[in-house]
Amino acid sequence: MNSIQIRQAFLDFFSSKQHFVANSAPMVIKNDPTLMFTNAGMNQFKDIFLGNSPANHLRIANSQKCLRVSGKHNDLEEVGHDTYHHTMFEMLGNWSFGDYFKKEAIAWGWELLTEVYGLEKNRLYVTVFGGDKADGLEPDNEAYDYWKAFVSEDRILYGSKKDNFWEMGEIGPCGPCSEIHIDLRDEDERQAMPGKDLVNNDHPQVVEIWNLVFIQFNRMNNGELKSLPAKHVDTGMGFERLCMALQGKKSNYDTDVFQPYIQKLAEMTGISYGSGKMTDVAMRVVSDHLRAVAFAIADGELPSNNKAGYVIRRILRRAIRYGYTFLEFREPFVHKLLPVMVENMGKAFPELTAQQDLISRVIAEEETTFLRTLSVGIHKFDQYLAAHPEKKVVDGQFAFELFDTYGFPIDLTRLMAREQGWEVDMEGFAAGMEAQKTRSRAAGTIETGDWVELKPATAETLFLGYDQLEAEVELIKYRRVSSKGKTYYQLVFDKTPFYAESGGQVGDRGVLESGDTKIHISDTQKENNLVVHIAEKIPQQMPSHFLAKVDGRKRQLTANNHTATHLLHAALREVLGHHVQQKGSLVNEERLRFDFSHFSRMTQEEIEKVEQIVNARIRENISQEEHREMEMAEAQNMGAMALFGEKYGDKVRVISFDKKFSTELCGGTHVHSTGQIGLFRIVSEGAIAAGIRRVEAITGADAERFVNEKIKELDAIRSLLRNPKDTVHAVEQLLEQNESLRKKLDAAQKDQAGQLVEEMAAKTEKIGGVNFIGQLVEMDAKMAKDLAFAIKNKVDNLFLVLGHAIDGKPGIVVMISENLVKERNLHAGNIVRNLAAHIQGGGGGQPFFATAGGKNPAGLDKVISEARKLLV
RNA sequence: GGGGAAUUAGCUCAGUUGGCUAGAGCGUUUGGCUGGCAGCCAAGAGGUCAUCGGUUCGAGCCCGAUAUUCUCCA
Repeated sequence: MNSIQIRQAFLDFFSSKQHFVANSAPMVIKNDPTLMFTNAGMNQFKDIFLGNSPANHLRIANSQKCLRVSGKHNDLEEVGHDTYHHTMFEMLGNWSFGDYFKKEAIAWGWELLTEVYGLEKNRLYVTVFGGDKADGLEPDNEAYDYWKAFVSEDRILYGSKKDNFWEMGEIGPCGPCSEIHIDLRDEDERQAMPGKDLVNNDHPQVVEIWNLVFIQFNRMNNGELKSLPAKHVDTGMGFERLCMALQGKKSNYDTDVFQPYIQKLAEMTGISYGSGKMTDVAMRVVSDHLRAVAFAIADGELPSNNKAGYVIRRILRRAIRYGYTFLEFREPFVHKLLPVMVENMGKAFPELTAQQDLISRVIAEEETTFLRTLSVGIHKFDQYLAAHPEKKVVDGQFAFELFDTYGFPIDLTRLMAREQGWEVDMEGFAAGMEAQKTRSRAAGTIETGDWVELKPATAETLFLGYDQLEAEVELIKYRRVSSKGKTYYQLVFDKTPFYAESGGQVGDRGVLESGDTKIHISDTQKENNLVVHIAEKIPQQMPSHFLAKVDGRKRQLTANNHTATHLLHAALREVLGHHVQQKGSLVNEERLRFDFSHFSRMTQEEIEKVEQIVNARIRENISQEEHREMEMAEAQNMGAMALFGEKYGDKVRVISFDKKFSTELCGGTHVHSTGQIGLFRIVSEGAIAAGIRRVEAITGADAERFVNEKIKELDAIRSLLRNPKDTVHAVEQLLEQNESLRKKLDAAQKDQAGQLVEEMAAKTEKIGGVNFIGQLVEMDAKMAKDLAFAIKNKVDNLFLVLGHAIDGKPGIVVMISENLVKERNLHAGNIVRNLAAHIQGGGGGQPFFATAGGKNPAGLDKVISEARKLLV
């Protein structure tokens, strides 16, 4: 079976057991401060396990794309060095939410592996939870007994709490798990040592392929375990490992999941896989990382310099680094593997196919910039070597600077050093790294207080803000949060008219009133599905009931901009084409920002066209059409476009302004009819990444002000030009005139300067065989300097002292011909310093030319006379 | 969120304890030479050294703020 068939067989199998086949959730997570990426199949069902949301299907099966770059068993720096670690991987899972339990999960698991996939039974082992005294838990004999029906008892092993008891976190749902392991070793090895001794022993060919978790407890705050009324099944099977097992390979990278990339790399480099240790590692690294990065970009996460975007950048750069060092790539190459990936996975993951062009460009762009970073680093490194030729050891601090400031990888520094017979002081490097980490940690500490719970939460906070801006609300819980000396409070209510920041729209501001008590809410945010109201100050005695009032003006202005964003989106697609897709959006009370996929600069005509369309739609005063709870399928039939990387429930909210023009899935707040927006103006257009452009625009009174200011400005110019018929032409003429006058003036000044030089030259005195000129002139330092150089070209054997003053600021210029400098060992710098004493100043310069400035113009005469004396 | 850096000609970059009339290569313009393969020679244009403020007699260089970009850590 190839990998595509293997994935399909899994989904088909569980579909035949009445499972709903769900799509993979986005790999990049939004609205969860604790998690940046999906790292397990269960992430998208977290709210169901926590009891925050009900399950829409009791049985679900899916393949979930996951990403892990750090954690207990995952270190990015190790991926590629062995045969089984990955950053991005697929997790096949089947789920029961309060429906079937251990019996079916075990029976179906066995059936799928042995009958559908046809794995040899004598290679399989299963583990069950062996009990734990501290938690007062018995061994999971229930699971043991179910397994007994299929597996001989010498293949059922008891496992420890570490291996066979699964917990989501410190507290929350948890339970025993049962794992299926497979022994993939050759016959003779299996004879030599039984596989059961290698289970859970980090043997690369005796591996866990499937973990069945039976969630039956809830871990309470005090550590106690409480039995759950609804028991769940959560299973996860590593897709890449399964492929290895089914295809009879010894390494995940030998399966058709990875080989296409590896073969392509071999073709590109002329190096065959298997021919060298480090070239093999590099090929594995590149093929693994390509998948991770491509999926992340497809989900809307671009390489950048912080948070999730930074993780993506690091992964991609690691791939480039290995390609650069071991495969000798000097030009962007990773993006050239993308077509192979789309061919392999495009069917199962349509987001790849749809955005292939964009992903390719983003990767290529990042490759180019990183190769540039590398060349800057190499340059710095060479300079360092040249500056310390005898050292033979690269300073740790410098190596760290290269890494920290210029992004130059430490292993490359070491490699280059070794090539020159140098060492790198790794201790110094580590010290710099440690200091950096300490600094960051100290700055990033957030102190979160315990929730003060007034009332048990029964459901998610109900949002009332679509219909009303004021409401009676009840406080559920609140807590204090401090970071870096700033303290604020988070408040959660049973219901609220406040809109929490999401979908690009900023959170609401407003006030809570209870009797005489007023609490100002400065922002409203979402943590997963929790709506959190932010207050800087709260009273000592917290009331439980409030009248919550949203700042209506801010809300209205924000709604103007949000609706305008929808109109803009539709207009862009009309003008530029259907490849335009939203890639990011910010909507607040001042302006809107819209990022979208498009590959070239918008022309002035295109921008105007878009503005015209949007403004026409505003004048049509189209009424908002809202569907608050629509089936996803129905919404898509209406033409509403789902965004890649966005997570949607089964029921979605659909907002249309003229169904044929703009229909979007959106949770934001909008105007009732477009006329309220008044006016729409684009104020900027530019690129933010390869293939992604950003438009910023304003609406309403802000747009009006913007236009008025432009008109005022033009009026002012026109009136300065005495209201010409053609303003542009008038300005052009003015500029031309100005240019020609400037040239004339230049010529005249040159002429004058020439005369001045002549005059000065005529005042040459022969003193001691030297052409001495000592004069006072009325000009500034710059002019005096120019004059001095001009005279120098005219008079040889020159000793020139100019005393200049303008606006009461005196200065001195000393110029001495080079021959005199040499013959008489003169130094203009020293001379000018001495002379400057007479004008209460200081100065300096080179041997042949020096300047000084001072405070006392009256001393200038003395300067000249003293200068003359120097030659006598 | 915190740290480090960069910003000089159209492009790529030099510019060494503040003394600079700010340079190089490539590109560009003009002229001359040359029988071609990115030909050679000469001359020229092109810079408010990111912006604003400060220190200083004097700032591309030192200090502070801002903007933009790069980079590392969380």
